[in-house]
Amino acid sequence: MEEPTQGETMPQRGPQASAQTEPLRGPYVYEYPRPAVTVDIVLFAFLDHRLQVLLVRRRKAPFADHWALPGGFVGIREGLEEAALRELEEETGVHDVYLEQLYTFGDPDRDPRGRVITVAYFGLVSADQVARMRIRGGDDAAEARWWDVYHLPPLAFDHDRIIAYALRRLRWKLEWTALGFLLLPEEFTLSELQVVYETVLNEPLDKRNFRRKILAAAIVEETGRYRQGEHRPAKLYRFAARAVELERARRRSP
Amino acid sequence: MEEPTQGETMPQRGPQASAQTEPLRGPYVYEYPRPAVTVDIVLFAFLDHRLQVLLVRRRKAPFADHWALPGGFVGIREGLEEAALRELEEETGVHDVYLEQLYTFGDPDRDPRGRVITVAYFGLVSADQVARMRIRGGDDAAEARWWDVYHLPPLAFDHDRIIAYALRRLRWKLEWTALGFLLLPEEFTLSELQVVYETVLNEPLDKRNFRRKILAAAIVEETGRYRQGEHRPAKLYRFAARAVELERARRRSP
DNA sequence: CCAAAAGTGTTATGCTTACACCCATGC
DNA sequence: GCATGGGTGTAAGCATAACACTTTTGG
Repeated sequence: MEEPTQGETMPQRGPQASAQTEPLRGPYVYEYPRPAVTVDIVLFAFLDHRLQVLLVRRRKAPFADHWALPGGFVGIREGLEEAALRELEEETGVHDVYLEQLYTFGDPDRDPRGRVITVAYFGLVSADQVARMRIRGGDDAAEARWWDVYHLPPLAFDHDRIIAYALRRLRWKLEWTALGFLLLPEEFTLSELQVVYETVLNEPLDKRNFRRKILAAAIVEETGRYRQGEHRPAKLYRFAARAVELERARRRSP
Repeated sequence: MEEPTQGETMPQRGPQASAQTEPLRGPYVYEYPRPAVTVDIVLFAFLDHRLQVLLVRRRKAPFADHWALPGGFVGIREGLEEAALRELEEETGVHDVYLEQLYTFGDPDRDPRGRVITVAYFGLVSADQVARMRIRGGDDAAEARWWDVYHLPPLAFDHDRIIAYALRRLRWKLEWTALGFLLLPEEFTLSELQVVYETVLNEPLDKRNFRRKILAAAIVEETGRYRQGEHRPAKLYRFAARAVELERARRRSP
């Protein structure tokens, strides 16, 4: 239970926080010190046959020129997921992203500037969505790009830990739910889907068993179209609309 | 990534925060408003043949006289789990509690006093540990007691949601890991263990299959002692020390 | 000797795994 | 016609689920 002894929750002086995203400048005064709260987003995509993560390059200290997760401060009147979606929208222009709260990292020393608690989210975007992205560097982000999750550059803060944790969660998701399709374009072949699974799980899968399992789960349906390639054309599938609903129902996940 | 535009992370004025748990009084001044951050703990125990949750009665508004989860503010130099363990220790005297981060609840309207983000933990204690507890009401807690999780009183804030979520997690844990033993005293019979599972999962289990499953998993071992009752004595078991290790290894959980 | 909980095996079923060859196309 | 990836079935082993009776003790 929250202890009233920690003092007033609302600022005692300073302008009223407005409903707008960027509140007026302070000063905001509290009786006890407060941590800053941020959100960071581990956004995965499957691009160029590799599992990739979106990172931004920091412009300023600490960790200037290091790569970091996209994210930012939580607005004083803004929900956590809302903040994560806003940050993503601001930095990449994507919306309708599948996001899920990952974990909250609050080690007192994780940010050298002082106490910053970050609520990490993990998200999945399809190649289609990535193609539509208009990635903008923000005030503090010199640059943004996708990185192979198995070959990351040195990262700012504890973002390596956060990504490692997100990857664990993603693997678990793929093994136990049907969310893998969120990483693929609208139409895909079963071989493409298998490559996604193999890349994420980092292990080879038996083709026949994989196809049986996916088809048995009835999470995909044929589109009737074929992908023309250099060899025998492959049936194209899309994820059945009901698969998403099924997932939500079947969610036994913690 | 954290935006420097949100201003300094450390207080610009006010006393230096000390390393001690209770920092000096402010004022602490920030350029932008900051949420308060708390931890709340959903502590489960299996007592009196029922699954119970520890609640404290609030002394002050808002929700005066309502029941709420134990918890409190996160110290400015204190880790999140550290804060949760401290709050538990302060309010109940227990330590060595199994704690796990549950979820972070940050709806802007969840606390009528203003913006409070809470990192929820869930924990398990054995009947042994409960017996050794010395529950103290804190400054703001008039009283603390255990409540049957299926018959809770009206709760403060969004604590009903938090408990519902913790119960889902606990069920999942029992189905997929061997952590159920944390709810039992050091020695227990297989029937007692089965009752725990049935109570938490809220469904009857087949006695023979249950016993086979538990024994096959090799997570328990006979103590050689027997529980004398009104009927045929039952073998007493304890959890094999290695079971805990196995659990940590086997953790495929997200 | 009776009530009550402890304890114990077998069978059927479904799921997972391992495994090898033919098919359709582009060049 | 050949190289390449697309596509298919079956059998064995393993885990799960259903099911009923005997044993041991206290009163």
